[in-house]
Amino acid sequence: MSATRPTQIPKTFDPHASRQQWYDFWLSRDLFHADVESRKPPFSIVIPPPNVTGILHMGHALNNTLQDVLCRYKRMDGYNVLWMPGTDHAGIATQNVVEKALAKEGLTRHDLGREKLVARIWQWKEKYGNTIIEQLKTMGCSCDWARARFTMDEGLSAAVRKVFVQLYKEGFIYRGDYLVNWCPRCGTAISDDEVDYVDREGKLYYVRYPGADGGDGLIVATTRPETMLGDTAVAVNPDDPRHKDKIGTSVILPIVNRELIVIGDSYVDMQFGTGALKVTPAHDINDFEIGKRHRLQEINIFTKDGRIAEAAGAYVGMDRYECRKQIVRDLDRQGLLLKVEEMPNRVGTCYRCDADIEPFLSRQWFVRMGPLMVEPRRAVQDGRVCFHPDQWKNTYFAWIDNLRDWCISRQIWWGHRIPVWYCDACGKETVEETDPARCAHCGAADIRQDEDVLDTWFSSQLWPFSTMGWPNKTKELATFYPTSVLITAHDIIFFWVARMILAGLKFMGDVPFRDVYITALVRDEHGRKMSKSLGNAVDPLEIIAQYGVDAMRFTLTILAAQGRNINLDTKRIEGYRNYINKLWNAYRLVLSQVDESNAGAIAERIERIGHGGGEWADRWMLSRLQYVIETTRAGFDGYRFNDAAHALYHFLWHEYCDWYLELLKPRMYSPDRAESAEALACAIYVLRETIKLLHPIVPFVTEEIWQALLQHGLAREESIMVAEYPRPRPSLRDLALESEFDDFEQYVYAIRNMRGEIGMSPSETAEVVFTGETPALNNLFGDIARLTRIKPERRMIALDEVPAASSVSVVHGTQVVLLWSEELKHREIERLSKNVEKLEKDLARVEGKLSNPTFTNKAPAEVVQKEREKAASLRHEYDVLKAKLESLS
RNA sequence: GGGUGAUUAGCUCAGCUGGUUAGAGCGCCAGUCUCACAUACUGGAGGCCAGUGGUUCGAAUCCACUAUCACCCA
Repeated sequence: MSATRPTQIPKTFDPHASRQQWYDFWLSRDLFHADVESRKPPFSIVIPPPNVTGILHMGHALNNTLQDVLCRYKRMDGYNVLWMPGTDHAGIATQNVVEKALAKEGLTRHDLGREKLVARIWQWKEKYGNTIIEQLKTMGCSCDWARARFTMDEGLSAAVRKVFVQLYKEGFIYRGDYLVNWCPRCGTAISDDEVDYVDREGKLYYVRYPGADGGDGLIVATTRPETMLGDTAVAVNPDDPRHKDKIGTSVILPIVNRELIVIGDSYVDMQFGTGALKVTPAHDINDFEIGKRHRLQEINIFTKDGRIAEAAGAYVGMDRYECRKQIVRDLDRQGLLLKVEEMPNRVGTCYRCDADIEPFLSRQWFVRMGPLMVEPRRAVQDGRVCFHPDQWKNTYFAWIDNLRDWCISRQIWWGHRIPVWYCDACGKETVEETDPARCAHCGAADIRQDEDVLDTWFSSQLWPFSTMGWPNKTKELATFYPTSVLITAHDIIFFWVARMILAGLKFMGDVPFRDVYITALVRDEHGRKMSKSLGNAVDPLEIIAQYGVDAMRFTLTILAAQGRNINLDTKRIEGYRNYINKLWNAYRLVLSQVDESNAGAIAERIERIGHGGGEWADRWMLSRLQYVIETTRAGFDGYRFNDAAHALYHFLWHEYCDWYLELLKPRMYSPDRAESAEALACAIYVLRETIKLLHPIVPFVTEEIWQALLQHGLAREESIMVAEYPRPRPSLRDLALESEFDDFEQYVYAIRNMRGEIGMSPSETAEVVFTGETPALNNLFGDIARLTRIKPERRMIALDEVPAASSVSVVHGTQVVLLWSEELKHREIERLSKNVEKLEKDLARVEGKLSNPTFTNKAPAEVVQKEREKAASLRHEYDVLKAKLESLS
């Protein structure tokens, strides 16, 4: 890079040029790499692995920005940081993608067969599976890419095997015929957590089941008439006077003409429908349980793709919803359909593909969760794992307390195949970590492996340690496990967070992370969920193209309050783009004054900063710098990212730029080389500390500025990434000086306000006189005069000398008097009236408080004292302005 | 039906353990191309902190209820 000449620094920051350049630079210096031999204290985060099919959305952007903020902060702060990246194989989703591609060629997975399909998915993964990783790089994420893992890597697959086998041998894994959530479109079972419930307009059908004895029988109400093909009983509540005498009798199932027994079961809700419930044990979870209690037959009427199975006679092969229509027509024709009511109901849908879930009786593998979740519950209860915000632990507990066993088998081919082999000879199962050649029980060679694969979450629950090489005892594990914090959204507390805690405790003997920071969900500017169908999704890559990465990252960070939602208004991104540009221009101003002739002198003076001396503005700025250092650190340390970002926003723009740089200009432009070097040294020092503070949030612009400083010998480390994160220097904090600065500000505000309100031209040099002095006025009058464009002579007058043709404000108990040359009485009366009115209100409140004896008796003395001072000051200001107002009118 | 959370300026949001004259950004009004920045500068307007009660000397902040909205679970 050639030396940048000051005049060549562009007026606006170009985020696109700098992005690739600095990211490549960091990679080339290996700055994201975590060193297991390091003696620094460890800090580690595992990334919530995005799906290989994933593309970056705002949720990822938020979540990974915050992870990167913490990682970069901790790295600069002297930690040995590991940010472990990777992706998960997303069994169903990925297979879906490839199957869709096959369908375009007119093929199904069965045409290819298992091996070829899996090979094809691997091909797809190699080609497209890195998309989201590349996008994370675009965002600036400082993951240790050399360690990137995939849930189907060899090592991670071995970990899955080991865990399955151990859980199986300990009796936590079992196989059985149960009703599971079946997705007919994906052709597989899914777990309870993978079902989304949506409200639908539905109908309630009243159907007569005639008595077997030729009597009226019973009328049942159902939302799913097609399932009657699988009815094996009708149930009534034994306490129901209308129906209890029917218990033990039989009715005839219409259409099928099967005889059904009427049973009594207290599950039946007497209020619902007619109080008579058709029981379909193979297709409804509650019916299934009733069926178990009454030993009812289970008739499966559906095929795996949601059509009517052979068991169901005449309707074979029909789609389930077609069948419903047909059955309703047939019932109606036979006069057995008595009534149809509108009834909203909830339908379970597949969270991967949105198809309606079918409760389906099938043979599946399960994990016995109850005993396994005892310890994970305790770990959160006793604070070994802390949620931030804390309330999320309630969600976690609620899930644990209502837990059912976890269905882990999936009827797909992409994933970790279940390591169970069946032997036809002896009928027993062999379960081994390494593929067995023979049956472990009878030695027969003719064994076949289970066809199913494991739920993807079964492997991602191991992520915090499988990525670090478990089950081997690696240095990574020794150094970085347990990880420091997990950052994720609340929607996967069940899927993932809870199960990682389980797996960590069970297999590593310790929790997988100390803290869990739950991010808010990113929504559109009106709080609606971002979705493709609504068309309100904001694409992070488009944002980056339009405003730059840093602007997006800063926006997300400053919006990341500890809440549930972030409503993202793109106007705000624009605002923070402007902030980045403000920083850029501060750099541009300051660096434009540096060249070969003074760089050395400045660098030397920077070294001496804080060792006494310095102009008052410098000392004030250094004092404020200490405050922002403390606030920023406290924000990051407490997961209050918005506080940190806000403190930096305010400091840089409103303290450094608005006040400090404005105050500095005369000295900075001074022909006296020593004076200008002194001023620039402090300006550059503060800028340098500020970009260090900002770097975790906006890495690119800060590196760009850092490199420019480096070129001038004004910084040391080769990259801002490895510079030390600023620590507060308490000796530089000067509260007395800050308070004097407040007074100074008040003079400036008062004069500017009068000028503005009475409509004095900005270019006019006004005259201001004072009726009393304060240290600020004494010491800083020159600066006050310059910043308010008034005559630079300080003139005191007695109270009775205040001329009529003037505006008056009160600062620190004395009058600031702005003289007019033209007639501005009207404007001044208007201004004063407004102020007097407000003062009246404030005074009334404060004096009311003080006149209340219980307040003065009971409130702490300092509070009362403060109110007294406030009252006195308001009273004085009021008196002055009121008098002035009267004299004018 | 059960649970959780929200309700603060026109909009989007901060406001931790009760003591503020209730803040920010955007938007709005008025003015300024002042030699870093018009992606800027200066000044200004705008809020009964959802409602009702309670605790307290004191409540946007704590408690109860009501209303509206959102999410999670059945």
